[in-house]
Amino acid sequence: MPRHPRIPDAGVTRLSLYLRELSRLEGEGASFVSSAELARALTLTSAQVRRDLSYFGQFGTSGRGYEIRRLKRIIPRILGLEGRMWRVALVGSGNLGSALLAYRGFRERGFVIKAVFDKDPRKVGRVVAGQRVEEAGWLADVVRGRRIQIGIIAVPAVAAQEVCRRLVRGGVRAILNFAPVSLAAPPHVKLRNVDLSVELESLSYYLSSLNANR
Amino acid sequence: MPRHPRIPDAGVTRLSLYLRELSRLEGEGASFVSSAELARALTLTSAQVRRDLSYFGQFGTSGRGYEIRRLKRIIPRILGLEGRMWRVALVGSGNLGSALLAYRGFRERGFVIKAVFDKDPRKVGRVVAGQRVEEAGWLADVVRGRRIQIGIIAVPAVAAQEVCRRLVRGGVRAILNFAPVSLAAPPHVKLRNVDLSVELESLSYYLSSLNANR
DNA sequence: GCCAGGTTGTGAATTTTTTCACAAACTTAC
DNA sequence: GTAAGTTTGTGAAAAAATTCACAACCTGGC
Ligand SMILES: NC(=O)c1ccc[n+]([C@@H]2O[C@H](COP(=O)([O-])OP(=O)(O)OC[C@H]3O[C@@H](n4cnc5c(N)ncnc54)[C@H](O)[C@@H]3O)[C@@H](O)[C@H]2O)c1
Ligand SMILES: NC(=O)c1ccc[n+]([C@@H]2O[C@H](COP(=O)([O-])OP(=O)(O)OC[C@H]3O[C@@H](n4cnc5c(N)ncnc54)[C@H](O)[C@@H]3O)[C@@H](O)[C@H]2O)c1
Repeated sequence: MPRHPRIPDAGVTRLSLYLRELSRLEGEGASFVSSAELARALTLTSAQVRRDLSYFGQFGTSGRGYEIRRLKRIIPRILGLEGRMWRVALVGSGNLGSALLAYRGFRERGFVIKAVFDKDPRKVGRVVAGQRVEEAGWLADVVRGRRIQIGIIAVPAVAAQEVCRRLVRGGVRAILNFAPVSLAAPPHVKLRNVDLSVELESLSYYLSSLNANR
Repeated sequence: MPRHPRIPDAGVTRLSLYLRELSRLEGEGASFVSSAELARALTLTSAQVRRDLSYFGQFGTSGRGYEIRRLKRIIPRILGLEGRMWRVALVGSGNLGSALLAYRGFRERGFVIKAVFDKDPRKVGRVVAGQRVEEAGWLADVVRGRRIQIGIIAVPAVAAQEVCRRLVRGGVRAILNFAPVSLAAPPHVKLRNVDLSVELESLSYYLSSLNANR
C-alpha cells in the first residue's frame, strides 16, 4: 500500500469535515457532490477541496463531481478508520470525562473507550455509561494489557503531565489532552490539545473592537 | 488606541498559550522569561514567539528577555480580556453543557455564563452549578436583554443551526460550537468550532502506519 | 568604561499553504 | 455525433506563515 504524501495539518482536519458533510448529503438523498458544493457547506474554496483530495488520488468525475458513496469509503481509508476500532483510554472521570464517556458519537466514528481511570477512591468502582471506573495506579499496565492506542486526558492541569507519562509508558501512541498545560512526550507520540479557554480567548480577540479585521 | 495589525489566526491562539505559560512561570517564582524558554515549553521556535509579540509592540529587553508581569498585563489587553468580563450564553445543558457549566476556569479567564438554555421541560428550572436552566423558547430576547456577547452551542447537531440563528438574532457576535455540523452565520459573527471526533480522527491519521510522516 | 555573554526585533529568505486559471474529461440533450 | 455546459486535477502564481540570521542592545562583572 502506498505511503501517503505530505498533506497540510489543516488538510487532515478538513478530510474529517468532508466525511461528516458527506454523511449529511447522503442522508439528503444526494449521490454526487461537486467540490463547489462541499466548499460552500464548509466555507472553503472549491480549489481547496479538490487539492486536499488530490493528494491521495483522483476520485472525481469531470462534469459530475465526486460520488458520495465512493468518497465515504475512501476518506476513512485515508484517515486510518477503515475496518477497525481504535482502542481508547479515558483518564479522569470528572465533569468533562463523564460527558466524553457518555458520548455515543465516538463509537460511531471508530473509537471505543476500553478503560476509564480516576484516582479518587469515591469514583473508582462506579459504573458510568456502562464502563467501570478503574484505579489509576495501574494505568500503564492496564493500557498495555488491553492494547490501547489512544489516551484522553481529562484530569486537572497539575496531574496531566504525570498521566501523560503513564499513558506513554503503557504504550499509547497518541494523546488528546484537555488539560490547560503544555505536555512533554516523546516524538513518536502524537499529541493534540483542546483548550476551551484558548478558544474563547480567541473569540475575545476578534470581538474586541480594536481588531475589526475579518 | 491603535488598530492591531494582521496576525495569523494561529498566532492569536499562541498568545493565549503564552499567557497560560506565563502564569505557570510566575508561580514558579520567575520574573523574566526569554523567547527561547517560552518556545521550549510550548514546542515552538523562539523566532515565532518573538514574531508573535512583535506584531503588537516591543515588550522585551535585549539580554534579559520578557518581564513576566509586564507581558501578563499586555497580552490580556491584546486579547480583549482586560478589565472586563465577557457575557456568555450556554445552550444545551446535557452532558457536555453541564460539564462546561461546572467548569470554574472560564470565569478566571474573563468569561461568565449569564444564561443557560434547554428545551427539555425536565431540565428547565433545574439549577446546575448555581445557574437556573431556562426555557429555550425566549432565547433571543433573553440574550439581548442581558447583553450577552458570546454563545456556546452544546445541543445535538440537528438543533444547532436553529440555535445559532436565535443566538444571532439575540445579538451575539461570537459563537463557540460543539455540535458536529457546519453552521451558517452572518459575516459579522465570528464562529469557532470544536469537533472532538475530528480531533480523534486526526490522531488516527497520524497513527495509522501508512502515514509515518512526522 | 569596557568587555563578554546573552537576547531582542526584524529585514530577508525560505517554506508552506492557498488560490488562480485552464486544458482535459465527462455528461446531457437533441 | 455533436455541441453546450459542467467539473475535475493540477501546473503555476500568489499569499501567508515560519525560520534564518544578525545588527543592535542590555546586563553584569571587573
Ligand atoms: N469541565 C469543562 O468544561 C472543562 C473545560 C475546559 C477545560 N477543562 C479541563 O479538563 C480537565 C478536566 O476537567 P473537569 O471539569 O472534568 O475536572 P474535574 O475536577 O471534574 O475532574 C477531574 C477528575 O480527574 C481525577 N483525577 C485527578 N488526578 C488524577 C490522576 N492523577 N489520575 C486519574 N484521575 C485523576 C479527579 O478525581 C476527577 O475525577 C481539567 O484539566 C480542566 O481544566 C474542563
Ligand atoms: N458529550 C460529549 O462528550 C460530546 C463530544 C463531542 C461532541 N459533542 C457534541 O456536543 C453536543 C452536545 O452533546 P451532549 O453529549 O451534551 O448531548 P446531550 O444530548 O447530553 O445534551 C443536549 C442537550 O441539548 C438540549 N437541546 C436539544 N435541542 C435543543 C434546542 N433546540 N434548544 C435548547 N436545548 C436543546 C437537550 O434537551 C439536551 O439537554 C452534541 O452536538 C454532540 O454531538 C458532545
